Amino acid sequence: MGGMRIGELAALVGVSTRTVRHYHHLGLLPEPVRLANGYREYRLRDAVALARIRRLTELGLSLDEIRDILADDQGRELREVLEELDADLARQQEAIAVRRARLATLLAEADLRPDSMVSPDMAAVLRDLPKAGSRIAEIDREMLVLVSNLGEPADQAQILDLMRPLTEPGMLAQGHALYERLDALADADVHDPLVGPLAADLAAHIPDEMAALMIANLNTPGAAGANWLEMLTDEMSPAQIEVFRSATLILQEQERA
Amino acid sequence: MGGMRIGELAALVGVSTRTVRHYHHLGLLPEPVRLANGYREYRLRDAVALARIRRLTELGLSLDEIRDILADDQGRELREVLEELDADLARQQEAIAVRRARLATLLAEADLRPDSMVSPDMAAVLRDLPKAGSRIAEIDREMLVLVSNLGEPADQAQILDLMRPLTEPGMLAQGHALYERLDALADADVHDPLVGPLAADLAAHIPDEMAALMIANLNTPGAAGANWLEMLTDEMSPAQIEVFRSATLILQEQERA
DNA sequence: AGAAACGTTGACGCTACGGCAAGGTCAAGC
DNA sequence: GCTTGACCTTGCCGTAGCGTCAACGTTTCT
Repeated sequence: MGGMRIGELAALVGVSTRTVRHYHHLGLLPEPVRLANGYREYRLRDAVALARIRRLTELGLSLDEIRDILADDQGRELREVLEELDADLARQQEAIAVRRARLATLLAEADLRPDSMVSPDMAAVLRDLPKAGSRIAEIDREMLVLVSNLGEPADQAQILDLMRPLTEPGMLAQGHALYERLDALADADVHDPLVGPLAADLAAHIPDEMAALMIANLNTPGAAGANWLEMLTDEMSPAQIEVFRSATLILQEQERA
Repeated sequence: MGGMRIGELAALVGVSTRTVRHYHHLGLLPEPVRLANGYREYRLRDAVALARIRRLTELGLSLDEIRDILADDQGRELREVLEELDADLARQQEAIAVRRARLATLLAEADLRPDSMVSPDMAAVLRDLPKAGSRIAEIDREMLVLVSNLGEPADQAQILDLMRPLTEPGMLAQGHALYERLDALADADVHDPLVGPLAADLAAHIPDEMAALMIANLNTPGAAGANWLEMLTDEMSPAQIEVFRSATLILQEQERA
């Protein structure tokens, strides 16, 4: 004679009572008649309706979409929504595949250093920078990591090309010495006597392509790539900035000759 | 000299300012120093940290997981989490593939009737039931749809086997006649004189396997499959229930003979 | 009769922010 | 000097689909 109560219905269809009430609240499932004590009394048709909703949710439809389908109540709408859903699922598959591919390359390189995840080439460059103690080297490191995380692959390749001459065996020791001399100017005055010689020595070690970039930026500030150079100078002391400005002028003279 | 403000940082890394503040709120990104006017002032290292967070989120890590990684700050934790993440993504791929497969079959059968999505076999059975006007047929229809939506494939196959004899060409007309006679008992008394003959005629049309199931349920109520039969009787009038009970007794007698 | 297992409504929690409100600050143009 | 517009600040509400109390009434079992 009587029907089911909410717990039986939920168990039958395999959902929680909370879910059933939620569907009532959203208007997906009509509220059944109430018994004298206020309990909801469900019939077979309610189980059918609930099971239908369940199947649609399991396909990945949102409850709003399901309500539209139920309201519209024609196969036409359903087919539209399902086709759109399939396209959406295809996109999701693609996105997941991409992420898994990136994960796979990350996991393949066992080079999971805590501070960053970078390409092998970039990792090699980073290895050649002074490990600690040099503030300027640290800035360079941060810059490189940032570019490798943000820049397009083309940008990264370009930066790597710019850096590569500096990582040749003969350069390394001299590079470290330059870093030390730059660090020594952290609190120095702009007119410190060490600035001039350091600028000259620095100019002698800058690769040609990088020199061109620095000169271009000196003459037309705000051009492409200016942000990055600006951010570098933001981190340096006035004396250190002066070293680079002076070195750039030297490079410009050399180029004219 | 100075660093960036929040808008520059956000634009540099490619997120919204809201996102940056959100990360501050969650403790993912340390709050930088404030200028005299209250503005946050960011340095290069903040951009590096933010970019790192971004990369991890794009891989699919939750912000909580990222905070754990940043706190623990060792490649070990990172590797663990990434491997777990990969496994999770694999599961998601599998789930999506399953859903797309089901969608494909649904879309392939152009049989998207508004009231349900069932297997072709089940659709054939449903087609043979009286379309409208018969309450009992409607109950049967609901029952079948429910089973096809909820039951395991094995259950569905069994139900289909039970129903198949009833859908043979010769049976259809008689079945419809039986439905009509059952419907006529909707408001009848249990002792209505039509009950006896209808029970006899009904018994003559029940397939053997279904008869066995009905008999078993009569003798040991609450056994497997009892829910479904109980739900059927829930929807019927006392006289209709009596017809089935009586028919089951007749079948039991026949079996003993 | 008391406890366990149901039922009722209502409200907060979760993710990763988006959007809006209601203001304060700053550079540029009139 | 004043307006305009583009920034910045904090804070709160909304999202999807329920899970999980809370606080309380009902039924059922022992």
